[in-house]
Amino acid sequence: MAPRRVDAEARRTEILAAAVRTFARKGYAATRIEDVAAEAGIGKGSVYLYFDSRESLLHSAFQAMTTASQGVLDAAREGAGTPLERLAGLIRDVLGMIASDPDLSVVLLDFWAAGRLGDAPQPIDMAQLYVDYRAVIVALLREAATEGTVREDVGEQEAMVLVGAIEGCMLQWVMDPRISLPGLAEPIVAVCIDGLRKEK
Amino acid sequence: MAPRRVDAEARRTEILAAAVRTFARKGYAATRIEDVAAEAGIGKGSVYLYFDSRESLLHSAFQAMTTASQGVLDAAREGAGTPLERLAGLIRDVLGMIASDPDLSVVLLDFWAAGRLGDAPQPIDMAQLYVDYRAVIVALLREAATEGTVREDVGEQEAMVLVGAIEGCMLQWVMDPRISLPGLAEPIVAVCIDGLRKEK
Amino acid sequence: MAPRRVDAEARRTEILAAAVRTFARKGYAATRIEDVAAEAGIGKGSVYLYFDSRESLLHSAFQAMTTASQGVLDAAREGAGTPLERLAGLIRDVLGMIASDPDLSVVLLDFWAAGRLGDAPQPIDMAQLYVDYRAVIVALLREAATEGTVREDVGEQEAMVLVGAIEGCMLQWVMDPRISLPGLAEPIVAVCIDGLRKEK
Amino acid sequence: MAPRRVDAEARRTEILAAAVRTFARKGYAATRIEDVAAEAGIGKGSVYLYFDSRESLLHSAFQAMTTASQGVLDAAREGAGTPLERLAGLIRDVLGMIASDPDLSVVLLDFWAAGRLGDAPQPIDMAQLYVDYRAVIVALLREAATEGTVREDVGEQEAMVLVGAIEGCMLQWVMDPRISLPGLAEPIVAVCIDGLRKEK
DNA sequence: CATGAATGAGGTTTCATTCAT
DNA sequence: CATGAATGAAACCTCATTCAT
Repeated sequence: MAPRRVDAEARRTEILAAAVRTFARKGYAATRIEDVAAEAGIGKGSVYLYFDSRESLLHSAFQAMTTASQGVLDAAREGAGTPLERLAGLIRDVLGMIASDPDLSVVLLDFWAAGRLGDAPQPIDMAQLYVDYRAVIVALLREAATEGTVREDVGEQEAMVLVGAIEGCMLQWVMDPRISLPGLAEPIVAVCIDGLRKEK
Repeated sequence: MAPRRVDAEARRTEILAAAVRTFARKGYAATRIEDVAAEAGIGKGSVYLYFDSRESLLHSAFQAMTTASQGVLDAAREGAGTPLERLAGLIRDVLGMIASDPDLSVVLLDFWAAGRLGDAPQPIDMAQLYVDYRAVIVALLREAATEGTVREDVGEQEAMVLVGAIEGCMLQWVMDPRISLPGLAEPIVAVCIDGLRKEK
Repeated sequence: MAPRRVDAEARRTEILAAAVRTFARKGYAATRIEDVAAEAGIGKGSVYLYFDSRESLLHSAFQAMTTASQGVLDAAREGAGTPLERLAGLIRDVLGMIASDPDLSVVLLDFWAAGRLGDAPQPIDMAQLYVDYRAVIVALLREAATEGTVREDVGEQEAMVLVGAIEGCMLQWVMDPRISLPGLAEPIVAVCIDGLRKEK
Repeated sequence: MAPRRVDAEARRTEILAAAVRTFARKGYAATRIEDVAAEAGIGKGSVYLYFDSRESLLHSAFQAMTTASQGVLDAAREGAGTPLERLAGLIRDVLGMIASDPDLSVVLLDFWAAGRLGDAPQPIDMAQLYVDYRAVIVALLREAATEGTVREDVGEQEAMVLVGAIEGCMLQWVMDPRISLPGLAEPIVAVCIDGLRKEK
C-alpha cells in the first residue's frame, strides 16, 4: 500500500511547477487546466488527482510563495549585524528570492488580481503578507532608532515605503524583464536607507 | 446632431464609470457584461453600442488612467520650483490622483494581470507607462544632480526605486484600504528624497 | 418592457414538454440538455434561460404530474355519488389521466428512481403523493363502511392495496405499452371493490 | 483449482452484494464503481476482474432478482392446495422474498428506470418478468374458475390487477419503509381474492 | 490476482456577443 | 437607439475503464 509516497509528493510538485510556468506565460485567467496538463506532460484528468480545482493550483502556488517569503522574513528577524545591515540584507534576500523563481513572481500579478475575492475558503491573502513584511521592517527600524542610526520617528509608514519600493521594483521588473532585479537591491538600499541627498 | 454627440459621449462615459465601479468591486475576471449594464442602469445589449467588447471596457479604463497619469507627468515636466520640489510635487500629485478615484486604482490590479497578454490589438501597456514615469523622474534627478542637490550618479535605477515606492505604496493601500494613501506622500518624500538616516 | 409575459410562459411550457418527451424516450439518466434543446428546436443555452439545471427539468415535470394528480384527488373528495362509486370514479380518472399523457407517466420511472435522493432543495417526493392518495381512499372506504357497503375494518392497508393496484397496473403498462391502460379500470374496480369470488 | 473456483465465485457474490447495498443507498445513477469497491473492501480495479462494466453490475443484480422470482413462481406452479390457496401463497411468498432482501428490492426502482433502454446486449427485461408472473397467476385463476371458486371470466386482466397490487404495494413500501411489507400480504389476499364487499 | 494512478470522452453550465423587434 | 432572448463555443470537472506494477 502507498507504494511510493515520495512519488506522489513529487508528482504534485511537478504539476504545481507546470502550473506556475503556465500561469506565468499566459496568465491565470487564460490558463486552462488542459494547458497545465500539457505543460506537465500528463492527461487533463490527472491534474485532479493532485489538486481539487483550478483555483487550488493558484492557491498552492501562493502558499509556495508565502513559505519562501516567511523564510526570508525569519532570516531577517534572526540575523546578525546592525539593524540597518539586517534591513539591507532583507532587501537583498527578497529580491534574490524573487529573481530565483521568476515564474512564481510573475504569477504575483494574478495573486494580486485574484486575492481580493474572498469567496474561497482559504483566500489569497496578500494583505497579510504585507502586514508581516512591515512588522519585521518596523521592528528593525525601531531597533535602529534606539541605536540612534535612524530618525526617532520612524514607524509603520516608513516600513510601507520600504515594502513599496521592493514590491514596486519587482512590479517594474515583471513588466519589463530586461531590468536586472538583483541589481536593484543596492539602489533601494542606497535611496531608502542611505538617502538620496548628497552627504553634507 | 451636436447635442446628440454630447449625449453619446456622456453615455459612453457613464458606462465606463459603471464598468470601473464594477471591476473594482468584483474584479475584471468575475465581472459580466450584464453586471456592468445593471450598474449603469441600461440593457445588456446597449453596452455594445458604445464598446466593442468586454475587453475594450478594460482597455478604455486603462486609457483613462493613462490620460490622467500623463496629465500629472506633464505638470511635473512643466512645473516651477527646484527639481526636488517638483519631484516631491509629482509624488504628491500621483498619490492624490490615485486617491481621488479609488475604483480606478483598484482596477490597476487587473491592468497588471491583463497587461501581459499581448494578444489584443491594443494591449494594456503598463510597461510603457512606467517608462514614461521613469523618464520624467530621471530628468528631474539629473537636473538636481546638476544643481548639486543630489548625488552625481543618480539615474535610471534611482528612478525605478521612486516609481517602485509610489506603486508599491499604492499596492499596499489597495490590498488594505485602511491605509491613508495621501498620508503616504510625505513618508515617501522623506524616505526617498530626504533620506532615512539621521542628519549628521 | 416584458413585451410578452405570455410568450415566456409558453416557451417554458414548450421546453418542459420537450423535456418530458425526451425523458420518456431515452430515460432521464441518458437525456442530455442538448437532447432536450434539440427536441424543443432551440439552442442548448436557451434551456437555461427557463430552467436552472437539468435536474430542475425533472422536478418541474414532477410538479406537473403532482398538480394533475391533485386535481383528480380533489374531484374524488368533492364528487357526488356513493363512496364506492366515487372510489371507482377515482380509479377511472387516475388511469384516464395517466393514459392522456403517456410520456409524463413513463417519466414516473425516473421520478421513482430519482425521488429517493433527498439532496435537492425540493426533492421529488413521491411518498407524499401516495400519502395523499391513501388519505382520500381511506376516507372513502371509511364512509362506505359507515354506510355498511364494505367491511367494518377497512383502513390504511386496504388503501395501500388499492393505490398499489393502480400504480402497479400503470407500471405494467409502462413496461408493455400494448396493454390498454384505461381498459384496466374496470378490472381493478371489479377485483378490488366487487371482489374476485363468485357471488354466492 | 477447485477451491479457487469457489473463491472466485464467492468473491463475485460479495462484490455483487456490495453493489446492491450501494445501489440501494445511493441509487444506481449516483453510485460510482469506487463506491462499490469501497463497500466491498477491495480495490477499484478488482471489480473489473469479476464484472465487465458498471452496467453489468446492475444487470447481475437484476438476474439475481429474476432468479429469486422464478423460484417463487415455480413454487406456486408446483405447490399443493387449492388454486386460491396457492395464489395466496404466491402473494405471501413474493412479499416475503422482497422483505428478506430489502436492498435488492429498493434497486427495483433502478431496474425500472434502466429497463427501458434496450441498447444493452442483455437488457433488463422487467416486462418479461411480469409476463411470467401473469402467466402463473392466470393459470391459477383459470384453474380456480374451473373449480367454480372464482368468476368464469377471469383472465389476463385480473392477473394484471393482482401483479399490480403486489408491485404497487412494494413500491409504496420502498418509498416509505415505515410500512410493514409482509403485513400487506393478508390485505392483498383479503381485498383481491376475498373481496372488499361485506359478506352477504 | 489485486491495485490504483492515469486517461480522456462526455456532460453541465456559463456568458460574450448578436440581432430581431 | 435600446433591448434582452437566443446562441453555442468553451471550460470545468467527473468517472468508467485500462493497464503497468
